[in-house]
Amino acid sequence: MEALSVPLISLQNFSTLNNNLPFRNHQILSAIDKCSSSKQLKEVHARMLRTGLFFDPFSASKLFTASALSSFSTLDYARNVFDQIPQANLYTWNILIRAYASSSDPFQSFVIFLDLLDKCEDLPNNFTFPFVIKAASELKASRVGTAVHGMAIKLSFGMDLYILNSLVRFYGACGDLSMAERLFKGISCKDVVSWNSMISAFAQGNCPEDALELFLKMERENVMPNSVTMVCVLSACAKKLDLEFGRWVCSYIERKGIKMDLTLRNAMLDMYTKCGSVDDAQKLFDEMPERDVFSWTIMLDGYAKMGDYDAARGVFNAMPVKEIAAWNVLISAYEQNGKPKEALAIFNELQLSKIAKPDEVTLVSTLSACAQLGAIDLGGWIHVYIKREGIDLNCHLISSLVDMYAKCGALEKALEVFYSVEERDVYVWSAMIAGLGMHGRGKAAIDLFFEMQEAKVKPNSVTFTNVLCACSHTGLVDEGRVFFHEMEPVYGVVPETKHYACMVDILGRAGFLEEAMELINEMSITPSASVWGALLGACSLHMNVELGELASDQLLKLEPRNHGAIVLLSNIYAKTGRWEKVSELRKLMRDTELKKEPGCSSIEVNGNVHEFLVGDNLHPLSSNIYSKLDDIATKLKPVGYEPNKSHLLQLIEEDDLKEQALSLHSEKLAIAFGLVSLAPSQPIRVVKNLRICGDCHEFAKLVSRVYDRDILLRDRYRFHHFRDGHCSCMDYW
DNA sequence: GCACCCATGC
Repeated sequence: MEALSVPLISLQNFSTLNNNLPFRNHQILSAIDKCSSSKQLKEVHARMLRTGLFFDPFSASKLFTASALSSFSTLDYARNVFDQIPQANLYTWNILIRAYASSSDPFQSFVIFLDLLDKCEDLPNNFTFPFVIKAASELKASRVGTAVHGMAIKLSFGMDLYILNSLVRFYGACGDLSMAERLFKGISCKDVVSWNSMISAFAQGNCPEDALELFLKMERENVMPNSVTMVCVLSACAKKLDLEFGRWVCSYIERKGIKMDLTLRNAMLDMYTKCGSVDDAQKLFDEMPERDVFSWTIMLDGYAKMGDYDAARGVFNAMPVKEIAAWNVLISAYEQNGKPKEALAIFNELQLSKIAKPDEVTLVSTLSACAQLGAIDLGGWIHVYIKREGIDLNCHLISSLVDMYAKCGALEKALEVFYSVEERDVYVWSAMIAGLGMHGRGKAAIDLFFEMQEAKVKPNSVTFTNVLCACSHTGLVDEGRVFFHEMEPVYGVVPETKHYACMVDILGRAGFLEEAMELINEMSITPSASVWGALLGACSLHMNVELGELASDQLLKLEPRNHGAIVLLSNIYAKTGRWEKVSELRKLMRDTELKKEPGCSSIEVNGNVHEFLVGDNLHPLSSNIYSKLDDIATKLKPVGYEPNKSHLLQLIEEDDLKEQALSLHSEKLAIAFGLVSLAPSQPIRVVKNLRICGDCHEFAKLVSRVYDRDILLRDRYRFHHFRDGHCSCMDYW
């Protein structure tokens, strides 16, 4: 800013200097073109102020253009230069609008545009509109953009090719594809940009088929595509997951000799990885003459999404620049593939490395990993971090926080976050409804659903899944029936298989097995494995052999390796005393090497997540845990605790073995560890990967009473809040 | 009295 402290030279001086101007003029003005740093630019600026050349409008606008558009300059500085120009002309105004339109704050383009209308002696021209419309596209500001469109027509620019092209992009960006297409069709002499804009609008607007069709039409009309066209076409292939066509496009590019630049190569990489051919991508990547952060991120994402974490890690380690996006790819890949611990490990590494700063995407993925693990300490820390860093609490983050707190058993905290914000979108409402539902507060969940209607937020498919789940957890059969039957006619949400699965669960659990079966028979879509799974679960609960066999048959047809189906069916046989069937199934499981998913419980203590498997003694404090279990057994006997053997799968013969196995269920280990290591005032929060068994449920109830401790246990389906010998699920689960 | 524009990838 030192340039600005140079005293302004009066206009009088300027006229005396003017004699020498032709020479100086040329020298200084060519110095502007040679600038390659903001320091140099400021020096020229100072010289122009000293010599008075700055007061020549053309020279000033040349300096201003360099300050507004060159990569080394900042917009704030350009704004300063602009404000010093005594009489800005339309050209200068246009440059300022243009600079803001492609900046991080395109809204400023609107502000400047209004200023222009107010202060500039000329009306906006054919150059002004493309910039303002570009800003509207960036912001998806459909009303402002439409108004600007109208204004352009009034000023008789309605047929300007540049303006029409930018309008095609604008309407496309706003999701109004039919308007974009109408304008496109009305362009009398379309150039390649017109085609590109329309193809891009289709590709970005979830209509990749239309994008490819338009490209073929362009080809038929002998319009030569350029590299931008091909980027859009490849993007459409990636969206359509059409590897075959994608490969054809790559060979087409070569055949037609279309210039291959970095962007186009990245688009090819992206198409290959999205369409599932990381090998093709790797081959291309290896041959690339230059790579940027996108090339690296695409490869990283490709490997991470297909679950090849070693390869992904290899790419990550080799990356020259590790932007936050790269960290996010790794974290979200782990989180979305059921590896929350690994996700948190990466987050930890990110924190320690201090190379990049977590952004909203990082926090959303990390919160979701915390939710999966029940890691409330870290989740709460992230909440504090968000507040401390002043990160904007948008709906996405709010729903993640609500979900995290609810899944970590802190329903009150979830409600607190929920009610602390003003703006709630459908996902925030849905997350809260789900939270109430999983904690057995079905009535409250339903109340919230109606509160959501009053807030004029339209429920979607997710909302209905959560409402129906809430009904199922609390046994609200009549309410469930009403929601299910109203969702399409009243709310316009078409039931999907997941809704049918919920409804079958609601009916089945409550014993309406025939009605559940009728519902399945009436389905217009093919029942999924989860639908049959819900029916099978209900049959196991109500010991219905006939329907249970049918359900497990159907389930195994869809998922031949689903051990859960066999386990449930064997439970039905065991409970009804059909031992020969039980041993048949046992043999089947042995022969097909189907392994039961091992039960695993985790508990967070001081920010560390500890995991326990059935009967494991790997924990460093193992001996303390086992003596605590002995202590519990002694204290529970007098209050009537008897290990209930029928809850065990009939896969262990010896009775004493059964009892031993029961006492060693992972949730018992976790609860014992909680008693050993947490302060008496702290609730014991346990997350279990499978459904809790009846024996452990009874065990937890009694521990909560005898030790006067709150135990919050989340199993695969819901929460059990044990307090004073009772459970929040009211034994309905 | 000059000149500036539209379309591309995570």
